[in-house]
This record gives sequence, structure tokens and C-alpha cells, in this order.
Amino acid sequence: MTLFSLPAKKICKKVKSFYQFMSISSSSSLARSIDITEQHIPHRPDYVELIRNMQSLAASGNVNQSLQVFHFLKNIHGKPSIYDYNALLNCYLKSKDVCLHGILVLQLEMISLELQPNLPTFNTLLKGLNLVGETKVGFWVVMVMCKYGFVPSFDALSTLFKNFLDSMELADAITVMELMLELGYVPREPKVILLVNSLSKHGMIKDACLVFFKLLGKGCFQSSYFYNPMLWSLCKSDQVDSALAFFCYVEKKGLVHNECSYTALVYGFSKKGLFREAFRCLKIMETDLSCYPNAKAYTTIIKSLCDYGRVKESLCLLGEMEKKGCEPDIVTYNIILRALSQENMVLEIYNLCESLYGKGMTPDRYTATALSGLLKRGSVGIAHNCIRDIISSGIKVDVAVYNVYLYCLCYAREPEGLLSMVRSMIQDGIEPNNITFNTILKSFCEDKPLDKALEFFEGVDWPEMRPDLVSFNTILSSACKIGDSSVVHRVVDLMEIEGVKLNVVGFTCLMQYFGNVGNVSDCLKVFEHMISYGPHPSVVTVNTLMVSLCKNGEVEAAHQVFNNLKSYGLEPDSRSYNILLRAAKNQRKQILAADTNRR
DNA sequence: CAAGTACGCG
Repeated sequence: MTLFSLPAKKICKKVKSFYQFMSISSSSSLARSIDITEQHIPHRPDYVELIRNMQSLAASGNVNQSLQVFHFLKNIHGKPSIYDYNALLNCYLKSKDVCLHGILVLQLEMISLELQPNLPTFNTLLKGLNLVGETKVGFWVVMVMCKYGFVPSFDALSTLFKNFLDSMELADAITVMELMLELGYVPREPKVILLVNSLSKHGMIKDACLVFFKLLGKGCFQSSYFYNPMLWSLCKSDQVDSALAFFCYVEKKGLVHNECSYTALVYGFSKKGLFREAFRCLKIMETDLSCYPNAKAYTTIIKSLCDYGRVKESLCLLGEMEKKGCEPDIVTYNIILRALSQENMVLEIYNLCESLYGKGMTPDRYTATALSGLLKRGSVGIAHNCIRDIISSGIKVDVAVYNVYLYCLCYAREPEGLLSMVRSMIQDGIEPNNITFNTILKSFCEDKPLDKALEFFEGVDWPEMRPDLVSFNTILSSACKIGDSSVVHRVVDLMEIEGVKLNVVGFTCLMQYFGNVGNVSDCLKVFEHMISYGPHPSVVTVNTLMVSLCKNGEVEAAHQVFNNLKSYGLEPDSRSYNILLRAAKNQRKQILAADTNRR
């Protein structure tokens, strides 16, 4: 086997070991392995002609043949030189077939001929590795050239830095950046911002800090663009206290915040429900003319208020920001519309939409999906109309909008329109996903018995190749609710075949099934199984158990379960109380009825 | 560089 038939990885390893031990061996075995063809070599070796032949072979991608010529140069005294080699490599890089393997084969030849690489050798090599996208090998070559006493150029390192960033190899990017700093190079600002940003977004906040402080120490990159991603990352991961400390530290260092810096803190505080602190940040911004609170800052608090169920206050804040001359944008409206629709506050929705249109703003796909809450609250007609209007206004829609619209059709009891809607979305170039089919499945499950639903479930070509947990739970839940044991068994079997494990929702459904068919003992068994082996029951699970117990006359046991709620790490909800209240009422009724009968 | 969507259990 000749060296040239080795796969690139092996050769790479070989070259590496050659370099590492600097033990440049004799090339005799290599020479023997090369089959020299006469056609490329003139009878009277003429240097210029050989070089020309060799270069044209290399430029057309014939590595082995060009090497044969190169090797033949040994017949000329003092040849081949490293300059000949560099020219060869350069010509090869012009070939359209250039690849890592070819580059490494050429390297191996250089080593075996004991040619000492010079600076252009390394630069050409780096250019080639960059060309074939081998950033890691490129970086390793940089280390070797440093060992040889050559200094890699700013451009070479900058290219490596950029490539590592593009391929998200952040640890390598940091190493390159550190080498650049050691050599006195300052990486370009947009790239450094990208690095800090990527590190922050991927939870590598400590590395981001390290990079930041390293560069801050060098006196560069003092703009807030540089550290805002870190502030946001801290606030998003619930570390608003660290964010605040960082914020104050850089301020002390003389760096100047912008709106985005403050908004990060506003986000961090309001996300934790610390609205007083969030509003204080807004106040401070108002005193700082260069950081006057903008729509994003207000919207951040509005979103959190909505998340905490304080929709009325978010409406007030909307009015306040307008009064202060800060115009809400479509995002602000979408957030409030979503909250209003969850609370079924139809009148407010109409008013808000009117104000939105009055300002000449156009709703977008998020506006359409924001209204989905209305559906669950029973305002189907209103949601249907609003969403239809939004879709027909010609905005760019996506699969989520279609899914919500499908939901409308389901609730509007227009099941015949469902599949034609799926066809029309495919025609629009939007691929249905599992949510699309789960929505339709849910609609089929409304029709009892479940034959049609089961047929759809087993017959449809699921996207992503298979039904997911939600799909299984949807049909399982329906079957359990009506106590259809054959469908329950079928679904559980299918889950086993597909290797999908029941989660807390599925187990809760099964408990409901056992409760419905009067089998309290199996219902309890499922619950005990969950306690011992997981998944951990939710408050819905415990409510289901309590219903089952009450239904089967075990009101005392239901009370005990209720009293144990806390020991499972759960808090009762309003339904938990209602279950016991209703059970107590029923008991009283029964006693009264028995009394009346006796009299 | 920052804020916002859709499906399953009661």
C-alpha cells in the first residue's frame, strides 16, 4: 500500500506525528512507492520544463502525478527547493478538485524530502485549509508555525476566528482570540460582539465574562453592545441580582449604558414579579435623556404583568406609555391581546383592535395566534371572524396561524372543512406539523364512538414520521373519558410498539378510566405506581383520584388524599375544593332523602 | 444587542 492511498485522517495523523517529534525520516520508502511515468518527464531533464509540467498537473488536480515530477527534480542539484514546493502547493490550490487529502499528501512529500517550510509555506497551507473548510486543522498548523518561530498574520488568525464562530465552535474561537491578544492583535469588533453574544445565548455566561474582562483590561470594546447580551443572559436565567451587580460594576468603570442595558434589568425584575424594581428602572431611564424608555422597555413590563394575570394593569401601562409619547408597536398589542383573549375580555379586545387599526398599524401572524385564547373561553365566533379577517388581509402566515384557524373550524363544528384546509395550506407551501394533525385528531375525538378518530390516528401520514405524546394522550383521554376499554387497550399497545412511555397526563387519563368504570382499586394502584416510580402526579392527577373516590362513595378517603396534597409537593386548586364540596352536598342530599323516605 | 404565537389530562 502506498501512502497516497491512505485515507485523509490517517495521513493527517501521520503528518502530525512527523511534525510533533520533528523526526524527519528518510524518504527512500516513499520514493520507491512512487511510480514514475515517463510521459511527464523529458529525456533531458530541463528545470523550467519540469516545473511547468508539474504546476499544470497540480493545477488540474493531479496530485500524485505532479508529485512524481516534483520528486524527479531531485536529479537536479540543489532541487527541489522550498520555493518549488510553495509554487506546487499554490498551483494545487487553484485546482477545482482541491481537498484536504491532496493538501496532506503534498505536506507529507515536503516532510519526507526534508524541505524546511518557510513563512509562505505556512500561509499557503493555511489558505488551502481555509479553502477546504478545515478550520481545526488550520488552527493546529498555526500552532506548528509558532513552534517554528513564525508569527501567523492577523488575517490568518482573524479568518480562523471567524470560521470557528460561524461553525459555533466557541471554545476554539476563544483559544484563537487569546492567541491573537498574546500576539498583540485586536480582533474586529463585530466578531467579538458575536462571540460574547453566542456564548451568552448558549448559557456559557462565565466564558462570556472571561472574554469581556480580558478585553476590557486591554482597554477596548467599551460599548454597551458588547456586554448587553451578557446582561440579558443573566436576567433570562433568573440571575437578575448578578446582572445588577454587573450593571453597577461596568458603570463604575465608566462604561455607558443604553436602553437595552436597562431593559435587561426591567426584564429580569418583572419576570420575577419585582414590579417596583422594574418601574424604578423605568424612572431612572426617564431621568437619563440618552436612555429614554422605549416601546421595548414598556412592553417587557406589560408582558410580565400579563403573565402574572394583571391584565388590567397592563392596559393601564399601555395608556401611560402613550401619554408619555412612547408609541406601542404591534408586539405590545399582541401581548395584551393574547392576555385579554385568555380572560375572554371581548369588549377590550374590540377596543384594542380598533385603536390598532386607527393608528394605521396592521396585525401580523402573531396577532392571529394571540386570539386563540378566545376559543377555549367559548367565544368561537368572535375569534373565527377576527382571525379570518387577519388572514384575508394578506399578511404572511405560517403553520401556527393555520393551526389556530383549524382550531376555530373544529370548535365551529365545521369538520368537513378540516382536511380541505390542510390541502390548501400545503398548496400555500406550508407543511402541516404534528400540532396540525393533533388539532384535527382532537376534533375527530369529539365524535363518539371513536372509530373515526382511531381510523384517522392509525391511517394518517404523521409528519415527522410518527404521532407524538400529545397525539397519544389526545385519543387516550377521549377513550378514558367514555370508558371505551377496547380503544384504551389499543392505544396503550400502540404506545408500547412505538416505544412511547406514558407521562403524567397519560397516567392521569388511565386513572380517570378506572374511576369511570367503577374500578377504584386499579385507580389507586396507578396512583401508587406513580408515587413509587414516577412520573410525579400533578394536582390534576390528585383531583382525578379524588373524583374517583367520591364517585364510588369513598368521601373520607378523598379527604385524606386532599390532606396529603402538600406531602406530594402539590398545592390544591379551586377544583380540588369543588370536588369535596360537591361530594359533601351529595352526601347531605342522600341523608335527607333517606330521612324523607323513613318518614 | 432587547420585548410577542399554535396541540393533550381536570
